[in-house]
Amino acid sequence: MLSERQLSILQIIIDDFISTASPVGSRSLSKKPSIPYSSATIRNEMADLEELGFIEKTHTSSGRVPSEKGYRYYVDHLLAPVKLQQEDVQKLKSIFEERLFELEKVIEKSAKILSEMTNYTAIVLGPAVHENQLRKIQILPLDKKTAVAVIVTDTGHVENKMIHLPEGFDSAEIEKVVNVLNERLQGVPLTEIHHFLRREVGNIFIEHVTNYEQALEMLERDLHVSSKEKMFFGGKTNILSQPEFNDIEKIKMLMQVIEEEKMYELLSKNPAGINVKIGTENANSALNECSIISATFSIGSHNIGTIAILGPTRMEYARVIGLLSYFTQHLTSALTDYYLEKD
Amino acid sequence: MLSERQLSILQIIIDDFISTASPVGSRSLSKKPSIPYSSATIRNEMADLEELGFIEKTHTSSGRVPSEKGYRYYVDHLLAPVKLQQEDVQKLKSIFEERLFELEKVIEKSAKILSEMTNYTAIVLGPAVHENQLRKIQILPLDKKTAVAVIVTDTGHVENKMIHLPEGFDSAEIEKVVNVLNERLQGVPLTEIHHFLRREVGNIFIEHVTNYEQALEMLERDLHVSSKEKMFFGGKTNILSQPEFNDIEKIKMLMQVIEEEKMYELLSKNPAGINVKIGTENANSALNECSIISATFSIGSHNIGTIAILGPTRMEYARVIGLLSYFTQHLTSALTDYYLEKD
DNA sequence: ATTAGCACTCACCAATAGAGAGTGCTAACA
DNA sequence: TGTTAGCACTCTCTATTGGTGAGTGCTAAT
Repeated sequence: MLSERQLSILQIIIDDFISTASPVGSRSLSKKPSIPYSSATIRNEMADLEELGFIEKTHTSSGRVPSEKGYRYYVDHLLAPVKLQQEDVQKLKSIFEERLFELEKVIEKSAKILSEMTNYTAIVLGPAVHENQLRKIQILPLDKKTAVAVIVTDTGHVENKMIHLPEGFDSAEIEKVVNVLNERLQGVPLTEIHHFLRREVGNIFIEHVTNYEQALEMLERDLHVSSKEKMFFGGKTNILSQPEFNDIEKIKMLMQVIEEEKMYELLSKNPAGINVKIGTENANSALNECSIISATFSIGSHNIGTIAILGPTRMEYARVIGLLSYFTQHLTSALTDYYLEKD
Repeated sequence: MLSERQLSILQIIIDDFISTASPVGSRSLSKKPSIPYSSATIRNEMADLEELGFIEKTHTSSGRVPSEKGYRYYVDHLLAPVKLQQEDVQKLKSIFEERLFELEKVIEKSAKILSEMTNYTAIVLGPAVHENQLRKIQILPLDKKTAVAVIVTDTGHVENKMIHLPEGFDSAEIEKVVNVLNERLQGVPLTEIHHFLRREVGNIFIEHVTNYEQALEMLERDLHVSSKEKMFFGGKTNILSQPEFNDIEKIKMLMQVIEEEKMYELLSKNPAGINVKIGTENANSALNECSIISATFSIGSHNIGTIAILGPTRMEYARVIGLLSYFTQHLTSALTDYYLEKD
């Protein structure tokens, strides 16, 4: 429904605004070599584009600024896939120098590097612990009353839980319990352990463990694994350098959203693949002038994490999407090779 | 060298400025019931105090503002010990409801609560892992090539290390190694483990472990414990609400200092007890308009952590010092009871 | 030693004016 | 019919100005 000329004008307005952050006027557009029309003609086209809702004025006689709808259209239809710079590829590859079996290190480093490359804020939702499966459990007695339970998941995440031992629970008992747990619970998702405890493990305990009721209670009480993925941030303050955040109130709200783990809810329910949320699409009023581009990564066909870049709505969509998709593709294939080759 | 009258004027100026954040004039001082002098007299005294460097003007005809020297004098000589409010005591006590053997939880909660109580930013340097002593070590094999080493310290901190196993290192070997390590390294500070490995453990390995050289290498390579304490923050954005931080540049610098772990260096070398660093005493230009009040806590006579409050130089010194000293005293005695009773 | 009085200074605020960038509309043009 | 030149108009931005109020330093009187 938009003419060729309107499309190219829209594109140039958005590209221009993304790089300069100031409203784009008809005169500056008419000077571009790709636009061989006078400023008056462009004014007419711009009036139409405004009526259609793709661009806006900041005041009656200002240049035009992309609207949210404009950005949306730009992202959906005008975005030419960008070829990554050699330099960028190098930096992304350096992330994989970390040893893959320490997944959290890789993730932390990726947040840092991506934030440096983009000058926006990077957020990574790490391996979703609660979806992971139990690979191995061990209980180390420390003294008569306490012990540490060590839980290792299939993605190599290690979790520690302090536990209170029931009265007179000696290391022989512990060994029996651990053996049963390892035998019966291997491969069970961590969130399901609760259900499996009574159902699968209970009656075996009755036979082998003296005070099985207390042992079960202890495990149910202390073995609870928090269901939150770990979050890693890179460049938390980067977004403060953007000219649109020149207002203390805005900054405060924004930093609060970033600090107080509210990002978790925004990111955790994203579907697989690349997602772009623009301005008010983010459902948090502090992010009304921000966009979030997120991408998921997986082991095999199983999504295990999300990496997101938070910037102003006036964000370099093409470049960021290019970086994220390159990175998550390579991360996914590296992780898949590493973790699935063994089984 | 200061007269009684000068002292009380200085005190009132600082108290006033701390609560209002605006320069204090001679007229408003002369109205205070504790100052039975006219504004002209006070002006004379203020001129003297200014000459001595305790107070300053923001411009030629403004009221007075405390200088850094003024704050320093105030903290050192004028601070009356404040009795804590019943309400405050309640809140502080609620921190101890956490189970003491999960020290990190206690610490995290204390950061949060202290920041809420003061409206400043709270920073806690957690148990100094590297000074802690080894209490127990265990190695869990995951597959032929990898294992997890679990290290438990005397303060209940648990650390995981992924390790790469040498070729053909089976669980019998691992058990031998673990036994030797537990026997020989218990009570050794984590930082010293490196030295002890060759000296104490090496020749025992020669007797019992087949490929002892590789085993030693593995341990030396992978058992390295990071020497940094964990840091916990509370109310990172609180300080942004202070009226003195109305400048984007200042805010950016400040948030960067807070984010990028630079606080670690500032806090880690504080001596035991309560410390007050005012403005430029902090040796980081982003903190020139901030003060940091820090207090250490211990187990027995052994310092294990620091808790600090970061606010503007115009900070409620008396109250914060009261809160911190109450809190660290109680924390120290609770921890000492808990951890030393057992031995 | 203290204070009343006064001239003076400076931040803050509101009002004003001019410049610059950009728009919408109209009329002329190819 | 699409394009363009021209023009009046609008709005932001940046001084500039003048008035007000809070506060100071100094001097002379108490």
